[in-house]
Amino acid sequence: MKTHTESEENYIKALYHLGGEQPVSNGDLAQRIGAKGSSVTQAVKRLGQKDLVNVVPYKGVQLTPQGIRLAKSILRKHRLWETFLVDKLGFGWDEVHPLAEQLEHIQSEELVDRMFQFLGSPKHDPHGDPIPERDGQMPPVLGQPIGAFTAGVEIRIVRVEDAGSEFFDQLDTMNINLGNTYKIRAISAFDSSVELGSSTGSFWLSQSMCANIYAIQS
Amino acid sequence: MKTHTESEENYIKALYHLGGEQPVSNGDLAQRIGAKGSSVTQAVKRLGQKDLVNVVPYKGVQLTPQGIRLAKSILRKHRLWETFLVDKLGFGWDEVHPLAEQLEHIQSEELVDRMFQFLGSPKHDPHGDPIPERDGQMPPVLGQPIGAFTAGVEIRIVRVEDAGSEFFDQLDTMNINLGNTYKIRAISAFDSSVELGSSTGSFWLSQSMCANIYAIQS
DNA sequence: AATAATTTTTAGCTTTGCCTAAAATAAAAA
DNA sequence: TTTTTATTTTAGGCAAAGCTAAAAATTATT
Repeated sequence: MKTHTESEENYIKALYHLGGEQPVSNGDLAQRIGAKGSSVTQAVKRLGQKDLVNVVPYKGVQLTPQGIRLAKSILRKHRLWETFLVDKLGFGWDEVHPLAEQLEHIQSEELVDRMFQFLGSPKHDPHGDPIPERDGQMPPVLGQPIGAFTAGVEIRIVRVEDAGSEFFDQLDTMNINLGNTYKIRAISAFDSSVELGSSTGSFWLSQSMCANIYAIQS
Repeated sequence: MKTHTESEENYIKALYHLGGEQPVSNGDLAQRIGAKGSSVTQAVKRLGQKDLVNVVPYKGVQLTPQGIRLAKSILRKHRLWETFLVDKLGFGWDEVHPLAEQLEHIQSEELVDRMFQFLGSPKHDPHGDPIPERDGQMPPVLGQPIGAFTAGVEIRIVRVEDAGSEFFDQLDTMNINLGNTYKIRAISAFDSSVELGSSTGSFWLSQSMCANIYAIQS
């Protein structure tokens, strides 16, 4: 696998995030990258020449199998670094994203492999997102939104969406962490908010909080 | 402290390595960086505009106090990363340099501080080189070349120069590591080679090996 | 001191990656 | 089906960083 510029890798990442294997519009990509449409047009042309994407002018851009492989390898690095930063260095899960965005561009298969071992071959990162395997396989995406359960069920938080720093702050102040278990006490028929109970008491979670918190029955 | 490009940081690093606080010639810098003189002329002009260096055309380039501060902060990161790679991930000390050269450009004070703690506040890296402190202070440069001792003395290896991969290979095959202790058995009057003795036997070290291995009496 | 050799700088060109403004195309509305 | 609106592409610029080749300055040699 050749070596790519940081900018190229960022485009690949954005493409994977927005469309996965599906085509993505110039505009969406521009917004995600934070550049103007004209810059994006050029950039994807370059990526096309390296066979990382297929471009259909005025229609959209789509990752090639090669592009997908690269995207996953970047995602693997990103999530391994996040795991390292949280598990080993004690960063908060809300702080690690920008740092991982720098670290994910470090080029060294060996480093990735050793880091993976060092972290105990993790399957999921600190947000519960699956860490792609060496060969591109994806571990399962865990859980369903809290609102999807029924009252009375015991649940365990296994994943949270990256819904911005205010969301993470709120999790923090409510002391909600991956691995926590609760009982679903009630679900409001009025606004879909949910009452969670634990040994220390119970509290209500708004519908929009619930939509970004994923759990499994347990 | 503003943010700099990788190229800029590489120039600063090279400048510090070649001249420390002293001026450096365009040619030497070009050779170190691996670029043509004309490129260097331009580059240092840019650095001058950022007050990282003072340039006297046709005479030489010299780091400003700001430049020195930056150089040390990069060196700190480089050596901390090397320590991490060797101590935590199990890389060989001969392999870590190129990787640290990528990692040293990661921008985050917080990361550096946490890494420093995580590693147990090390004063020296895996080669025994001093790791600059947060505030720019330098721990002592340890040891003197093995040839500088006299026969009969007990020594401990505390530092090795980065004299290329063949040198490291040789250390490896001779099983010489930082922390090893030996007795100086003899010093050849003919070729300045040195006979070292340990519990497992004794062996001779060429003068050029000795020149790159530093020890303290102990 | 004058010439030769070396080093450094200037001038001009290339690529990446971004920008603005204008032209072209596609999608939506009348 | 035209016309209007929105999206995308082209054209032309700019900065960083590298290059080559030629000019200028410095250093070394006769």
